Amino acid sequence: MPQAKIDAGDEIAVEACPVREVLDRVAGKWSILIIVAAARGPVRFTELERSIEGISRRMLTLTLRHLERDGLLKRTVYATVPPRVDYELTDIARELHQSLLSLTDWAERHRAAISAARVAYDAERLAAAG
Amino acid sequence: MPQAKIDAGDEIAVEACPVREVLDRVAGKWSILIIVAAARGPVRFTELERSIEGISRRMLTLTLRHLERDGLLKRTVYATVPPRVDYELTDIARELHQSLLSLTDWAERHRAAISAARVAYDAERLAAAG
DNA sequence: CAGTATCCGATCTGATACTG
DNA sequence: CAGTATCAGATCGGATACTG
Repeated sequence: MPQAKIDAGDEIAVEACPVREVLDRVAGKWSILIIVAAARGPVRFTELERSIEGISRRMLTLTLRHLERDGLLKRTVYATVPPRVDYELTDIARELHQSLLSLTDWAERHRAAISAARVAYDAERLAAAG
Repeated sequence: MPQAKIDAGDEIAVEACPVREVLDRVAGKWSILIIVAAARGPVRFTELERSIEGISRRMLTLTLRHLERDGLLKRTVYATVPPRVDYELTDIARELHQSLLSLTDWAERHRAAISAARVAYDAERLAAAG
């Protein structure tokens, strides 16, 4: 039962709430970006650092560890010199990526509408404020 | 073309990146929770406050404004005493909610696996450190 | 190459008192 | 009822120097 049923008066429990779960997994500025970047196959640390514009080394590391801990990324270390580490999506992350697709699709389809809404909202508030 | 194609060497642009767009819209601790709570029909401020466990008045207000600005919520004020304000999803938010469903579905299906992954990860690190 | 360690400012959140 | 205003604490995130 994917549909989260909410009748009047129901509480959205913080614990065990599937919505919260997704959020916690995917929240943060970079998680989804990394998942998307890793979706086409194993990627190395530096590849990610270069491909995800604006990410710092620190945040890349932290987010990678986080995703690995949740079982979304598989980290493989090759004992070579120089060292090589590959990150690749696990099966459940690959499923997640599929779900994400409908979200990005939504974003693309409504990007203009959302921009317009913002402009309208700001204009209204500006007018109201004098 | 919903599929975000990423060839080796491509950059995930910060601007105009549909992934980023979704994130910015839906990020934050409460946005999605509010969307889910409002999905079944118009809700009042206090209803939301009661149904979303743990949310503070401040964050509810901020998040509502944010969603309203992005054109995801429609705010209706009734000039009654005491005042009454309804929030309801716009059409595009309703679409978003549909997309969210596949995410929550994913969360439910893999909740156990993710928990297990965490435990395993922590145990490993503990063993390595100890 | 693939990180770790440290410092610090920006942002997010919660608690709470007050108001039209 | 439906907020706003203010303050403090927690967390996030970036820059950067250093290392196996």
